[in-house]
This record gives sequence, structure tokens and C-alpha cells, in this order.
Amino acid sequence: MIDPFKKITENDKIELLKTLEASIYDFDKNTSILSTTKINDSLCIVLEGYLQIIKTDYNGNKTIVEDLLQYSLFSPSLSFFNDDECDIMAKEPSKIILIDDHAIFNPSLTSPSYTQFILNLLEITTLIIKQRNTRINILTQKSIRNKLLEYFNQMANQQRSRIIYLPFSFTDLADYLAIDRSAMSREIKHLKEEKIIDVKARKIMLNYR
Amino acid sequence: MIDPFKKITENDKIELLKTLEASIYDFDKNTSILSTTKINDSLCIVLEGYLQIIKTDYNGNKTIVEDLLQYSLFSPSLSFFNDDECDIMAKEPSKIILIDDHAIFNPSLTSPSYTQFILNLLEITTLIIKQRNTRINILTQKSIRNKLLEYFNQMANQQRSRIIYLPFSFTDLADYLAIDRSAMSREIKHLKEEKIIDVKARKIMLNYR
DNA sequence: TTTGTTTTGTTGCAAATGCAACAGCGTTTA
DNA sequence: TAAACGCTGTTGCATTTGCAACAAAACAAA
Repeated sequence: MIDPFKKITENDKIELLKTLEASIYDFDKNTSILSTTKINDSLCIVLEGYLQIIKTDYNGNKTIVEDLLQYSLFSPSLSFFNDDECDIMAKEPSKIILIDDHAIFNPSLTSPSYTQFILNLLEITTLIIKQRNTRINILTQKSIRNKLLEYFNQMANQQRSRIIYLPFSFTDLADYLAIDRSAMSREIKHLKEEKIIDVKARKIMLNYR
Repeated sequence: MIDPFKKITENDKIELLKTLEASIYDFDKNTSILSTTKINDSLCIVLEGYLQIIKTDYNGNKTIVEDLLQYSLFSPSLSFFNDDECDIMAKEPSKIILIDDHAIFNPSLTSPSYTQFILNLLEITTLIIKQRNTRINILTQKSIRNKLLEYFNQMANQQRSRIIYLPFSFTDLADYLAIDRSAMSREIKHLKEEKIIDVKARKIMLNYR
């Protein structure tokens, strides 16, 4: 995660936030952000804590669309997440900054810290695009096997090793790959039987490569 | 598509491009960009023409990863597209601008046109994230039927009508949804039989909503 | 026009997948 | 401690899906 205020001194940051008319909110564990706070037309920056964007579909099924950790951004109007069917829950006590869109997109501001801030945001959005591209590359694979292998490859490149560590549970992996967990479990068994991979808890060894 | 130079006068634009040490290239139809031009560590902006990012997998299968129209951006380092397995082909005579990353991420620049330019880039990257989110929302649907319906809904929201027009062929739609074309065709037939939709060439009427 | 190319619709079939259900296990909570 | 909860592995089964193949239609080019 990239700090949106990196390369900005603490004093400049305070000054900048004043200029942008930013406001800071605290949320207790297990509270909904949207029920108490208007975040439309604002950019939200997570300063600390842990939140989740949760989508409820017409059946009432809830899906975790995204995990928000420190320095995560979200914004309805800037569309870092999607619809109106979403809610945001603080899963841990969290502190977030709200900045109005119009304050951000204000070319008349000329301070170096503002320019640096915009460049930081540009770097972050660029990184998010990379992550989305990666996921799309995986999701467009047609079989469960190919989704898994594509995911393993991405992780191996990222972790620069043919031994990779899952950053989350197998249940979450199935969610990420948008496949049935039990079907995934079955396919992983096949990959193990064919000696293509070895699995020990969340440690996965790739025997090709 | 958003013009990366919007709200910048022609004179300021020329001045800005000089400051950023931008270079302009022309490509003939059916030529490969990467074979003649080093684009690593640069941002590429399509000024005019039509190009495609083409991925060749280990089987030799070629996939069109992305179409690049006027004002499209692409960049290996900034990761608007993915891997090294990609090539970029001009499908029509095309003109592109290359700007070195370091020139863009230069907080010491203070001219209003530079600030406007990076704000424009930020707006574009934000829009790209929105598009990627939309596609991911569709790709994470488990059945062909749900992928189609999710896609139709997105289009209906976008076109603000329950009558939507496909922006491309059904063959391309199957690619976009990452499903088999014949299986998609079968499912569309079912949707028609169940009177959920009507289809006339690329015009689709949604009978719910 | 004629020819060639791309798109579309269809079908049979084997294989892949989702779903439901259950059990074992470890961790957390009351 | 006991109960509750979440994660994992497994299995049977109905359904969905991909694949291959072919013909008709639409479109583009010569």
C-alpha cells in the first residue's frame, strides 16, 4: 500500500488537509459507515483500521467486494467501488479522511504538497489498475485448473519464488477466483496427485518452473 | 474517452509537451509498435488511429487484451496493461505520444497546465478503475445466464434504457464475458424462449425492469 | 456480380462445475 | 468447560459448460 501523503512533511500535510477542507472520522468496530456519513462526491482515505465493502444482491447474499486496510482509497463518485447496493462496515476501529472531489480536482492550487498529493494518488490508481488487470487475467481463464495455475503464476512472479504463500484462506481464494470452493478443493487434489504442485497449509510449491 | 489534454490551450499544450520531453510517433497499418519503439518506462497516449494489445499464450493462441482508440493510455511500467507476453499492433495508421514516467512524476513542475494534465490523468485512471470493476463484477458471476444478465444490467444503466445496443459483435461479447460463444448463443436462446429478453441483431430489449 | 471471410445459430457429447450435505478439526466465545 | 463458529476435505449427483463440427447468413472485397 502506498501512503497518499508520502513525500509530504507532517506540517505540509496539515496545511494541505486544511486547504482541501478534509474531515476526519472515527468508526467503532462493526459499525456501518454509510448509515452515519455522507461519502458521495468524496474521496475516502483509510488512515488506520480495517473495513470491508459488502455487496448484498437481490437474494440477500452478501459478498465481500473489497477489504480496506491502511491507505486504501474508496469513493463512489470516483468509482473505486461500484454500486449503490454496497455498504461499508468497519471490522476494526477505523479512522478515515474525507476529501470533497471538487477540492481535489482544483487546478488553481499550486503548492508543491498539493502536486505531490495528486501524483501520489495517480501512482495509487495506477497500481489499482494493475491489480484489477491481474484479477481479470485470472477470471478470464475458462477452467478452474487454469484459474489456479494463472493465480499461482502471478503470485510466483510477485513473490519471486516457485514457493508461494497464500495471503488468505482457501475459502477466500475460491471467492477471489469466483469458483465453488469444493470444486476448487477437488482440482487442487488433482494437481497434487499429478505432482504439479505440493501443498502444505498455505504454502504451495510449484513443481514446474 | 477523456482527452488527457482537456482544459489546456493549444499553446500551453505545446509548451507542456516540450517540458515533458514528449516524443510523437507515427505507425502504419499492421505494424508492431514494440518491434521498433522502446516504450518501457513511458506513458503512451493514442492521439489518433486504432491499435490492439495482443497477448500470445504458451499455446500460441492470440487474444485481444484491449482495443486502443483515441485518447487511450497504455504503459508497461504504469501497468495499464500487463505482461511481457503482449505485443501492440496498429490496426489503422496511428499517432502516439510517448512521455517518460520520470517526466510525469516530477513534483517540482508548477505550471497550471502541468497540474491540469496530471489531474486529467487522475480522472482517466479513475475511470479505468470503474471499467475494470464493472468487468470484474460480471466475470465473478458463476453462470453464463448471470453473466449475461449482469452485463445487460450494466449496459441498461449506462445507456439509461431497457433497450440496449451491443457495442460489438456477439463473438466479441463472448470474449468479453470469457465464455464459449456457442454456449452463450444457447443461453441467449433460452432467455428469448422464456421471454426475458428480445433480440434483434445487436438490439436487445429487457422485458424485466 | 462472384468469391472469400466473418459472424451466427445449432447440435451431440464428454467433461467440468456447482450445489448440498456432512464430518473432522482447530479456534473463539460465552 | 461447553458450545458455537469457521475452515477444510470429501462425495454423489444433476446441470452447465466447453468443444468440435457444420451450415446458413451477413458482410466485405475483388
